[in-house]
Amino acid sequence: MSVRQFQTLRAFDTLNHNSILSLITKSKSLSQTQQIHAHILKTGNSNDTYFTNNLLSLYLNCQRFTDAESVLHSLPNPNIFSFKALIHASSKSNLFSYTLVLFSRLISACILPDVHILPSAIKACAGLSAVEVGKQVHGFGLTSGLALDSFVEASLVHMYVKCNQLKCARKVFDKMLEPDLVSWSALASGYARRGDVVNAKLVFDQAGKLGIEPNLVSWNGIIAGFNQSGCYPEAVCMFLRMYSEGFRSDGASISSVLPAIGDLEDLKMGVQVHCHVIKMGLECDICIISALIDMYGKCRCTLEMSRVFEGAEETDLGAFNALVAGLSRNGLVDEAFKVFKKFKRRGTELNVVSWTSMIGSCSQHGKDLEALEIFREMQLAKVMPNSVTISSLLPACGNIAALVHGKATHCFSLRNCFPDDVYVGSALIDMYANCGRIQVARLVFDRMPVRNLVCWNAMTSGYAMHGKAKEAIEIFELMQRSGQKPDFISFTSVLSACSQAGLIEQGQYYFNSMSRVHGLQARVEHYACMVSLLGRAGKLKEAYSMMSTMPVEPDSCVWGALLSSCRLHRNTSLGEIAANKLFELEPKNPGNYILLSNIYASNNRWKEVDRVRDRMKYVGLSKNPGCSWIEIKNKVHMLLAGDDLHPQMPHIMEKLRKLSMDMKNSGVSHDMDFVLQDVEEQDKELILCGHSEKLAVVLGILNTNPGTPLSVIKNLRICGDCHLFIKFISSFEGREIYVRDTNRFHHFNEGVCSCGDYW
DNA sequence: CTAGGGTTAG
Repeated sequence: MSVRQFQTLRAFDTLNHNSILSLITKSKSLSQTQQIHAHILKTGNSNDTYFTNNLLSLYLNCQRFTDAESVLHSLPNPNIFSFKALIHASSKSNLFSYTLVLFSRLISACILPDVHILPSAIKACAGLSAVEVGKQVHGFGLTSGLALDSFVEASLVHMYVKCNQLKCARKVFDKMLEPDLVSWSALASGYARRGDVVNAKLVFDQAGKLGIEPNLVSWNGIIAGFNQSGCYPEAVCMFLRMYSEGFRSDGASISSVLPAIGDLEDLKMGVQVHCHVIKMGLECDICIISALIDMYGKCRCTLEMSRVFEGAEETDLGAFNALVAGLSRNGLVDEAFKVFKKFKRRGTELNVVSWTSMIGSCSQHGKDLEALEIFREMQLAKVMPNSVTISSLLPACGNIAALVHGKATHCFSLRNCFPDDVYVGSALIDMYANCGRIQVARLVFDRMPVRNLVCWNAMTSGYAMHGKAKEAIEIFELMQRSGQKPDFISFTSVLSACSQAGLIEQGQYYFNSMSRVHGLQARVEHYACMVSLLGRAGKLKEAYSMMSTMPVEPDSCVWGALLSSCRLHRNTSLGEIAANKLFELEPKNPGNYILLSNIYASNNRWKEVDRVRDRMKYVGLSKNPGCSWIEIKNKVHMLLAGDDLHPQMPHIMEKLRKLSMDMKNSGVSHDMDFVLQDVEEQDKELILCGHSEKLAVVLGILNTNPGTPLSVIKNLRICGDCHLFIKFISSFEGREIYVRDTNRFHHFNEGVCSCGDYW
C-alpha cells in the first residue's frame, strides 16, 4: 500500500494493524510521519508499544527529538525498545547529557539496560568527561555481567582514555580476551594524547603484528593524539607513514596534521596539504579552514591567512578565532582587536575561545588594562570563562601588579573548580610573584597536586626576581630530586639568582653542569647571567674574556650586563668598549648613554659626561617616557613621567615637595647623576620629582590608610634617585613599598631595600 | 543493533 492509498483510505478508518505497520516502515518525510501519528492517536492505538516504538524511530530519523520525547511520555508502559531507539539516536547525534538523562530514566523505570544500551551510555560519559558516572556504569556492568561484552569493553577503554585515566583504560584492555581494532586504536591514541610516543607507537604497531590492520579512523586517532599533546614531529611522521602504507587521508586527518605542520613552520608542506584540500573539495570544511588559517599564521604568512579567512562563511566562528590568534601571534594586535570589535558589533555570538584569545593577546602585548576590561565584558556577555581564560588573564594582573584583580581571579578559579589545572597554578605563582607576594606564590606552589616544568620554573624565577637566591636554588634542587629535568628557562632563573646574590662558585657550578650533566648548550641569556655574575663581583676582565669564548655573538643583553658591572665598579675603559658596542646594537636605547655618562660622572670626568649628553642629543634621543602603575582600591592608575593629566596632580606635587624637604632635612640629598639635561640644580630636582615611580608612590600614600603596603610597577629600570627617595619614604611614612622594574623586585621596608644599594 | 578519528584560546 502506498502513502497515496493511505491518504484515501484514511477517511474510512478501515486500516488494520498490518497495513499501518507497513506504512510506518515506508514513511520517510516528516509530514507523513505526523499524519500517521495523528491516525494512531485517533484510532486509539497509542497504547500499543509496538506501534509507538516504530513511531519513535520515525521521528528520530527526522531529527525530531521533542516529538519523539512526547511519544515516549505518552506511553504508559515504555519498554526497553522505546528507550533504546531514543538513546541510540541521541548518542549518534552527540547529545551526551540527553543520553544520560534517558539512561537514568530507564533505570528509574526499573528496566535493566542491555549490551546495546550500555556502550551508548558509556560514550556519553566519555563525551562529558563524566568519569565518576562512567565508573558507576562500569560497576553496573561488572555486577550484571554485561561488562564481558566486547562492545562494552571497547567503549570503556575509550571512555577512560577520553577522561585521561589511562591506567584504568589499560586495566580494562588487559582483561579483554580478544581486543579488537577499536580498543587497540583507542589505547594507542590515548598514549599519543598523553605525549607518550613510545607506548603509542608500540600499541599501534602491536595491533598490526597481531593481524589487526589499522583503518582510517585509527590512523586519524593517533595523528590527532600526537597533535593534541604537542608531539608535532610524530603527528607529521604518522601522517606521512599513513600515505606510504597506502591510506588516503580525509578531512579528519588533515585538520589534525595542519596544526603540527604549522608548529614546525614547514610552509612547503603546508601549501602541499592546502592544494590537496582543494583537490579533494574539502575547502569548505570548517575545521580545515580554521586549521589552515592557524597553519599560515604560524608560518607567518599573514596574507595567505587572511585570504583563507575571506573564503570562509561569515558565521564561521572557528575561522574567526583562528584569525584573531594568527594576527596577534604575528604582532598585529591592533589588527586583531579591530577584527574582534567588528564581529562583536555585528552581533556574532562569540564563544570562550574568541574571548580568551583576545584576552591572551592583550596580556601578551602590554595591553593589560584592556585585558581586564575584555574579561569584564565577557562576563556581561554571559560567556563562562574556563581555565584557559583564567591562565590568560592572570599575567595581565601580574604585569601591572593589580593584586586585587589577581586575587579576584584566583577566587573565581576556586569557585569554578579549576584550581588543580597546572596552567592556572603556574599563572597564579607568576602573578603573586609579580605582585610582590612571594610567600603567597609559594603557598599556591605547595598546594598544587600536580606540578610540571612550568610550575617549577615559575617558582624558581619568582624567587630569583625577589633576590631570594637560597630559596631559588632550593626549588631548583627539589625539582630535580622530584624527577623533573630542568630546561633552559630553569637555568636562566637559577643563574640570575646566583648572580644577584653574588654566589660566584655556585653560579659557575650550575653553568658548567648545563652541558656536562644535562646536555644543554648554554644560550646567550645564560652568558648574560654569567657576565653579570662575574661583573658584579668585580671580575670584569674574566667576564670580558668569557664573552670571547661564546659560541654565538654576544647580544645587547650580554653587553648590557658588562656595562652595568662597569658602572658598579667605575671601570671607564671597559665601559667605553661595552657602550660603543651597545650604541651599534641598539642605537635607540637611551639607557646605554645614561649608564656611560654615569660612569664618567662617578670618576669626575665631567667633560666626557657633557660629550655623551651631546652625542645623545645629536642622535636625537631623549629618555623613553617612564611609566608606572599602581592599584588603589580596585582601580589601576597609570602615571607618566612629567604627566599633569592625573586629576590629583597638584596634591601629588605638593606632597612630593614636602617629602623632598624632609629627606634633605634628614641629611640625604638627591642623586643628580640621573638628570641628563644640563640645567640648574634646582631644575634638576624638579625633573627628578617628575619620575613616574615617585608620582605613583605619593599617589598611593595620599589615597590609602597609613600603614597600607603599596605596589608599583615601572616600565623602565627604577632610577637611583627614586631608589634613594623611596627608601626614605618607607621609613618616614612607615610603609612597605614594593616596586617592580624591568630588572627585578625591590621591597622597601623601614628605610632598607631587599636588593641592598642601587647599583 | 550498539563502540573508535577533526580546527581555533594557555
